[in-house]
Amino acid sequence: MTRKEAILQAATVLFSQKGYKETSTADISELTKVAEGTIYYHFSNKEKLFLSVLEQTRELITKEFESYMENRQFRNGMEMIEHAVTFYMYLAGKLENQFLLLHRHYPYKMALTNPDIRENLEAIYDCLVDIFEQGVLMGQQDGSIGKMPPRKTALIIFSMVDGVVRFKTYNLYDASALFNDIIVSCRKILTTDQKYEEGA
Amino acid sequence: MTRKEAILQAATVLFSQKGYKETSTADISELTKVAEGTIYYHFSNKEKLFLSVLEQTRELITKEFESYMENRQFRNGMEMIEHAVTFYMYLAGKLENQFLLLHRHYPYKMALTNPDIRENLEAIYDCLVDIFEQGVLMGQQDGSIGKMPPRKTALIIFSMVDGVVRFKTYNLYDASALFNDIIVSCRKILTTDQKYEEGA
DNA sequence: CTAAAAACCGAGCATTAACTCAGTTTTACT
DNA sequence: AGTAAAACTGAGTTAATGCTCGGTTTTTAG
Repeated sequence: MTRKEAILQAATVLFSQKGYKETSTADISELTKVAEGTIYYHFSNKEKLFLSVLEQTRELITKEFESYMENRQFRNGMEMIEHAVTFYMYLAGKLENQFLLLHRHYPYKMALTNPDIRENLEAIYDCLVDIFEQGVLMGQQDGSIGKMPPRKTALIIFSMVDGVVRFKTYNLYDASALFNDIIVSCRKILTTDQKYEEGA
Repeated sequence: MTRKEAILQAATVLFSQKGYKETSTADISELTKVAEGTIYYHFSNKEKLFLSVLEQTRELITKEFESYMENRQFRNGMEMIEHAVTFYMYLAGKLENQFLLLHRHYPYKMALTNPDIRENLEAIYDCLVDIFEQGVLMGQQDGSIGKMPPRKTALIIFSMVDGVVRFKTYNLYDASALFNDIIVSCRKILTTDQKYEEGA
């Protein structure tokens, strides 16, 4: 592993676990055994370093997700969404630091003034919500999912799953204990239900 | 307003909008026109000041919620939860700074080492989830809500609603546009459905 | 009115953090 | 081997921050 990669890796861990402001370049230097000057040789400043971490996070999450969804066949849209939810919770465990980063507030704060950061954050969320939306559209064609607004439904499913993952991030509740209940809830939300089709 | 109250108010705004570490006592001093020494006269240090902000936040949110739920009659559990969801989204708009504070990561980080902070955070979440749980229990007695684990269901409903509120916090999506869809999803999750009762 | 107590002030201290730069080591190429 | 470029180093600079403390003003109570 090159020193540049080591810096990026250490920054990912520290930014996600301690926070951006709370992580000093000295911390990164100590963890990597690389001099502070080297950090600034590879990344012009701390914000650029964070941007690189975020770009790598985007790459990891979107690639992982897209390759999972591409190499699989689903009987219908409902099944696709169930798999997407399952994979989301699996990935949140596997890429714990990356998801922790996205569950912190400072990236969204920085996104207000830094367009590059905003673009990467939006790309990650778009990728995830798009997958759920495609599932809804697919399910509406094959009949496994009822009549409902696809994008909004995707956002709600995403919000539910991500919220539960965050419980774990915040040390409030163990997300995996809710896994079955989330799948059941998803199915209920997506299933055709005459009663609500009329009322909407 | 006393100076102590002014400090507390300014700290709430700054901690929630800028973050804890990013807010200096000089910032608070400037905003309130109160000398830095006065801040330390009323609050022994910055962490104690944050604790006071959190205590006030807990007081505000739990009192608001409890008084809303107490002074109202609901035809059944389902209606109670619908009202709780609606009030949650209303309150998140009214107490924007307080909810923003709870949607940041540092309070939960501090909670790991500071039991007083942990206690207040848990009290807020317990209060909110308890209300949803009570709604589920009530609905299961009056028949408006199906057979399902009350606490877990409450957590999922909470997670869904809070997740959508966070979209707004993070400037990703306007929460209010999803209001109707959330209510519909809630009803679907809570409604008795023979198909899933057996499968669980 | 007076004196003690409470509230308030802000300059100053000690520490820390982002970033620079002049110099050193390593790598790549002929 | 020789040399130029790339990679690396860490002490030093500058600015900011949490907090203290001696002194001043305001409030309170007899």
